[in-house]
Amino acid sequence: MASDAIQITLPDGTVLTLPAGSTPGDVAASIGPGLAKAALAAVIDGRTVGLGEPIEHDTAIRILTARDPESLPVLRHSAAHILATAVRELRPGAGIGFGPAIDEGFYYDFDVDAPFTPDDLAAFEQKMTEVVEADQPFERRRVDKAEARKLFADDPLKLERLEEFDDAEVITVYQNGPFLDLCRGPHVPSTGHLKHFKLLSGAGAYWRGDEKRQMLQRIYGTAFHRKDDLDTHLHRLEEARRRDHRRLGRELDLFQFHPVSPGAAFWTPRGTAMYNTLERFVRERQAESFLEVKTPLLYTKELWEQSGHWGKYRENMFLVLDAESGEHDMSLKPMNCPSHHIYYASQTHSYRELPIRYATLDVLHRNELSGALSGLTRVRQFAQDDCHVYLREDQIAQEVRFLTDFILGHYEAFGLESSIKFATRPEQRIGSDAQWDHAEAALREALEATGRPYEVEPGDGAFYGPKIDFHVTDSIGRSWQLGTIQLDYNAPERFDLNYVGQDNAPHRPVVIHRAVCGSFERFIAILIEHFAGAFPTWLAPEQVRVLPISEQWETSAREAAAGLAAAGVRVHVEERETLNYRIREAESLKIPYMAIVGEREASDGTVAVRRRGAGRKQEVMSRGAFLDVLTEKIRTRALD
RNA sequence: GCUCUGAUAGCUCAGUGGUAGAGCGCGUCCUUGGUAAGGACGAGGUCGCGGGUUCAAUCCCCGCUCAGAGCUCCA
Repeated sequence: MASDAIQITLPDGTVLTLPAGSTPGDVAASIGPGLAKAALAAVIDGRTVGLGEPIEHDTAIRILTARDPESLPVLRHSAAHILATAVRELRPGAGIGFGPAIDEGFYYDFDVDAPFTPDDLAAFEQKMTEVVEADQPFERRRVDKAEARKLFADDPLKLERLEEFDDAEVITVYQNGPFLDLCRGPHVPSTGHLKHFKLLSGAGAYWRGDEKRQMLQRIYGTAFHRKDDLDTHLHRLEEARRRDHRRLGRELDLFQFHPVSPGAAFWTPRGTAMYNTLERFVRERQAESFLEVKTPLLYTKELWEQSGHWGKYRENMFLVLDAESGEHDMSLKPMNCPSHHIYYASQTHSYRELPIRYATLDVLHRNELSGALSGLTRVRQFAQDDCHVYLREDQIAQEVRFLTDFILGHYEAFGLESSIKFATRPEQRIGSDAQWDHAEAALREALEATGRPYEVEPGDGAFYGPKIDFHVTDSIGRSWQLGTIQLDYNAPERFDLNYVGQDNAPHRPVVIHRAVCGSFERFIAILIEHFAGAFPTWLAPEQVRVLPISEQWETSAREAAAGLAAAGVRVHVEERETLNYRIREAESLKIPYMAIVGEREASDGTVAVRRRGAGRKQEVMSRGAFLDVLTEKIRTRALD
């Protein structure tokens, strides 16, 4: 039992003495009426708590107001309850699932007979406004399991969750107005605190995230303390739509899809030019330390049985009917690993050769679920910048450092910001626990040695080993997984890989799987969105568009273009329509440079250079000087 | 794969139980332009595919395919 008085330490070091069982609300009130009014929640022992939760022991406390970022999830969680309150008013039979705060807002899952329509969402939003105006207090109560069972007798989803609690565990419920929810909290003091919110979309979602369970109807929304923040967020969503690579891919004529091959891109001439440029860049960076090889696309099932994919991964593989056997006993490769292992094993390797790095840019096929496909970021046919490193145990740390620098250097070349995640053993895996212990420890140690910050993602590893994933953030803050470094002790066993050691005896190498772009398809999608289609000159599908002012100057314009093309510049002369029309078109296609040729330029061998987005500002320069500018930009891969 | 929504001209979209329309793009002609749409005329569509209801279906119903928002999965 706590003593009668407790000592509360404030962030500035002040110590308050209050009766045991006082709440953070009491603390705020004793500091001042202004804070009491502004307080939304508090942090005690590193945990966010509601203002009404009693404090039983001496502790440090920090009161949260709208200024503290930790209060935003509290507001959003309350917004989810307010949403549920509104839904229950309008659809009384709705079962309630979970309704948490998420990074961008909140959602709530409902079990209803008929899915929600956009009109329903508008009605819920209106009803939420009424709940907010009613300013219902959020009341927290502790109940025992038996009482909770009674309270949620009509809510089977809540009852299921309830049964997962230990009998002795503290169960809390929150009530606002008529709405009662099984909930750990915390919440803002009352519904009136929710001022700026919006419901965004409805969608199906499996109960407990399990595809074997029933599908609930999820409503997504977002909420902020300040109107400006909400507006900024909504504007950012609009910006994301504007930059969507699927939209820009069509507008800039880079790639397209056709129902005859779902999940596989048709690259247009412009898109192909960019794809090839990226490929050249990758090859150039790999030239020094990697050995590029090409391996078959089609393999017998024996290979996949040996690799373990036949058992764990077959539903994702495109099986091919073998005409002689009449069986589907061949498959297009979904990854390059086994073929690299086969090649490695075909020769005898000395410890002196290691590490050996085989790199392959071949096309891969994975039969993804139809619903998973999305633009270029999730496709069935793609090319990885794949590599497998064969190395000695004692080389792991050095190799991880090398690969990490190599990967991050690639992202930096495009001005992409990245973050690192360490992913550990998943539930579905091959290999013994001892192997996994060893692999995780080795990889983590190597990652630590790089000195770079990282997050841990438990259970997110590959089925054969732990991995380091590299995520990049695009210019509007979304994160995508691209690169990876995966440590594999399993494949060397399965493929009986060896090297001859200093002792003239065979030893097992370790395998590291590495990708940088992830896939060319996904990487290009990110580049499109990152640059909003305005690619740096070296990468742009068309680098210069030459515009003669009238037919008279076409010959001169073509000469100027030929000079650039001879130096490897991607250039096109556009002769149709009016000058204004062609300038508008070139700007729409986000071509980095326009070179305009009229009487003045034709007579003195110059071009009038107009930069993308620069409006009427232009610079007249000699053809040679313009070529120098371009070649320098392209050579240095300037980000413009 | 699951839930919901959609599919009409090359693109973006409107529209109707009696076999369709706009803007852009495309073609031809006129215009020969100095920095973000010059003008006129014209050609394009079994209204995603297959069934059903109906005198009649692009429209209503069912199935399928593809796409979008999510879920699950993932480079």
